[in-house]
Amino acid sequence: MSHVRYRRLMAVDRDHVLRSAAALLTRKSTATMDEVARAAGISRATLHRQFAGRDALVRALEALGIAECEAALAAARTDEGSATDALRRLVAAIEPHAPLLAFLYTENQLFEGEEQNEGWAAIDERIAALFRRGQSSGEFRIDLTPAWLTEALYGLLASAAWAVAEGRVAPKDFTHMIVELLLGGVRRPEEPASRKES
Amino acid sequence: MSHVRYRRLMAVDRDHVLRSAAALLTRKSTATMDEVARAAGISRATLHRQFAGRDALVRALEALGIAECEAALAAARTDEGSATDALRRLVAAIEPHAPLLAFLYTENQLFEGEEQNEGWAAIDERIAALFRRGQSSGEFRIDLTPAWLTEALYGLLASAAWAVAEGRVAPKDFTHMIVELLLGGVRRPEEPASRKES
DNA sequence: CGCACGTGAGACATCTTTGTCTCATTCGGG
DNA sequence: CCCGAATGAGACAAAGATGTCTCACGTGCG
Repeated sequence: MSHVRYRRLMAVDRDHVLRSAAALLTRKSTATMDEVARAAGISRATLHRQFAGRDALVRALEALGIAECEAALAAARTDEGSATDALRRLVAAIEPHAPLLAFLYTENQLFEGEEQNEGWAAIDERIAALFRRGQSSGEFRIDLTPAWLTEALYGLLASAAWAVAEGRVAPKDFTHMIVELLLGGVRRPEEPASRKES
Repeated sequence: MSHVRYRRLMAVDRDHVLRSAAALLTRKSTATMDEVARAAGISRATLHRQFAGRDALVRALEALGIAECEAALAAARTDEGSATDALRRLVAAIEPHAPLLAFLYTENQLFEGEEQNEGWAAIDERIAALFRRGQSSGEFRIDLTPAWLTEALYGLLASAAWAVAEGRVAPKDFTHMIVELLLGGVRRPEEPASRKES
């Protein structure tokens, strides 16, 4: 029943621990509970008091990632304006959370049989809906399925996050790189005035 | 059963073990040595006799992946013809090895500090050179760096491999999905005859 | 002041995986 | 027919991670 009042020493606020864990696990996905605890500046015992085990921690991180994705989707207002602009807004909104997303994306790959959090299904659907909307409006090509485009967006986000983390590309180009590649591809657009050859 | 004549019982040919391990680890990257051995149809003892440890196994898989990438690069003749066609050939040549590549790609992310096999650097360079060539020839846009395009190609290959493995997209669309997205992006090309609006 | 609560430190047993070893078996070849 | 080589089965210890527990400390609050 306790909420906020006597909140002075119970500290170690869960949110700070989660974000520290996200930052660490993003870089080293095999970090131990002890490393996670040290990264958050708390003891392993305290970490265990907040998250029953490693599974609980990962599931909490998953919930955090889902919440941040949903917040990004809401902030980007993906059903307003052109699908192109909506996609730009979406990537820009997700950018700060890309490292965590990259961690969760690969983490999900090794769950093999187990069903994944249903929260992802809802997010997948909202992103796929954005691509579908773009296809319906004629902005997007229709020979690539929304499911694949959604998957590709995740893949590009993860790739970009890693490339930035390892210094292979500049952080400031993050959104531009993803959005431009996803929207226009690598092929150079033919200039309307002077066209070269088909 | 042995294609080699000078040693009939040395069997358990290393290649079969490697490919079994690749197939298993692609689906479950945390599989134990015992699971890998069973998947290859041999005992853990024999597996250990061929690969000193898990590290040695992963390094052997890395070498296999590198060899297959180099073979794909050679088969695609990436320095002949248009960069666009070369990219199509390259993706088509890599397609069969995409699951292994996806495994190695994520495996490399958690090496944190340790230097990665220098073989990858050579492959990265050859792929980046293809993108550079396309930029020089005017086929590709120049506002996306070859380093990012190379990274994006890896990401799309991995995403597609997973999406196919989990049944989210059709296997037969593999090459088309990747090449088309990478080359043209999702934006619908404007028709030369009737243009809508910019 | 003294109590209560959350924390850090660390001991501890358990579990999993790994790496090494031994031994019996099988199979082909001399 | 017998020998050598490779394998499978399994025991074994070591290492690492996890989960649980106890205890002492310090700080806020009554």
